[in-house]
Amino acid sequence: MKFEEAKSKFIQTWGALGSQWGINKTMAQIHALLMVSPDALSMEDIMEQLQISRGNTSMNLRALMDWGIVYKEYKPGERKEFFAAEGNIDELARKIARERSRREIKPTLRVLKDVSSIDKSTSSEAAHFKAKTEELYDFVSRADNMLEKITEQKENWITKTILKLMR
Amino acid sequence: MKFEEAKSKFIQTWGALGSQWGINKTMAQIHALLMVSPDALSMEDIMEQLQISRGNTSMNLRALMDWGIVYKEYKPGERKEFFAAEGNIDELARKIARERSRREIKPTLRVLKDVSSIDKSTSSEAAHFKAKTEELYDFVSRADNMLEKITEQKENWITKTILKLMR
DNA sequence: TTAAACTTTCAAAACATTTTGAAAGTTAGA
DNA sequence: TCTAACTTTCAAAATGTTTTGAAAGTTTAA
Repeated sequence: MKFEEAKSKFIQTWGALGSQWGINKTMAQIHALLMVSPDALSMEDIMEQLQISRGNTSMNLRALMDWGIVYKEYKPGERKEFFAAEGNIDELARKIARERSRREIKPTLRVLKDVSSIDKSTSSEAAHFKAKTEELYDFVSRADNMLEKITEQKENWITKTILKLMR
Repeated sequence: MKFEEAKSKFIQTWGALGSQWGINKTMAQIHALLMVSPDALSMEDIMEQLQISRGNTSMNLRALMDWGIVYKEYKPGERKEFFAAEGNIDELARKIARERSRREIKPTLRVLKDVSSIDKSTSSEAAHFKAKTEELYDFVSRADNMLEKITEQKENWITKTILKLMR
């Protein structure tokens, strides 16, 4: 495979993967492009390489920066802003894990705690509901803890975790 | 909070969570409903409780069965089919993890291996691309391994894993 | 068989999300 | 200050996804 073909295939795949995970395609594609670019790119560069509009580029770059996985860079003598992706993959994964925990898991836990607090003595259906949602709360909160544990070590957490799990 | 209110809130929340994870709202809601129902429900029951059409119900039940997290049940003397969710939460999580690995991670790995096989000597841009995608391959394949390791133990894997991680 | 009870399918409609591009906003330097 | 270079915003258009419901399909039991 040639470089250009490989690059385009990678960007397409990353974009498709994004969609399956509730991240919009363009956002994932911009991220993919920045990841494999040795140097920071300008908005113009991104628009041209992905063939997308200025507005689209601007909005998705902002979203990527909100996630903390893309940074602005300034080049001396240049008026334009340039953009680069988080270069360290461990760090990238940690940031994504943290954001998803904050945005999705934590709010879900709050709701689970809330709904599982009903009085179980009103009906057997209510008792079952209470038991199930408590079980779910327990599970999700353990999983969230685990995620925190795994990602809190800064370097090479995947390797370290696997070593622990192999014992 | 009253039982009915809690139940509805739980179903709504589970549905919203689904959307963020690339699962459609109705599918997640049906799953939520079945999870908290002490008995298996008929299509009619589901349609009525969630106020959705027959077609929608049918398609999403099938999708849930494809994931292996909802089962058909037959009641003696009843012509109708009844549906129940996987009752064990550990088992539920394991099935979801397995399916996501099979549907998303494995295909991504194939692409990463593929695109990272380009010749790095054609340009420094190509060399950078190759290095990055190899790094990504390595990371994703380790993460997938880890997921497998974690979930292959049948009972209480979250608890066991946390114990290991605390050492 | 046949017919009633039930489930699935799928084209069209409804709904939701993404994308565009032009106008408004911002900033840096002359 | 002013203006040119650049970025952001947002309403409308394009696109994508989900939902509906009626028709087709299937199954069971008499």
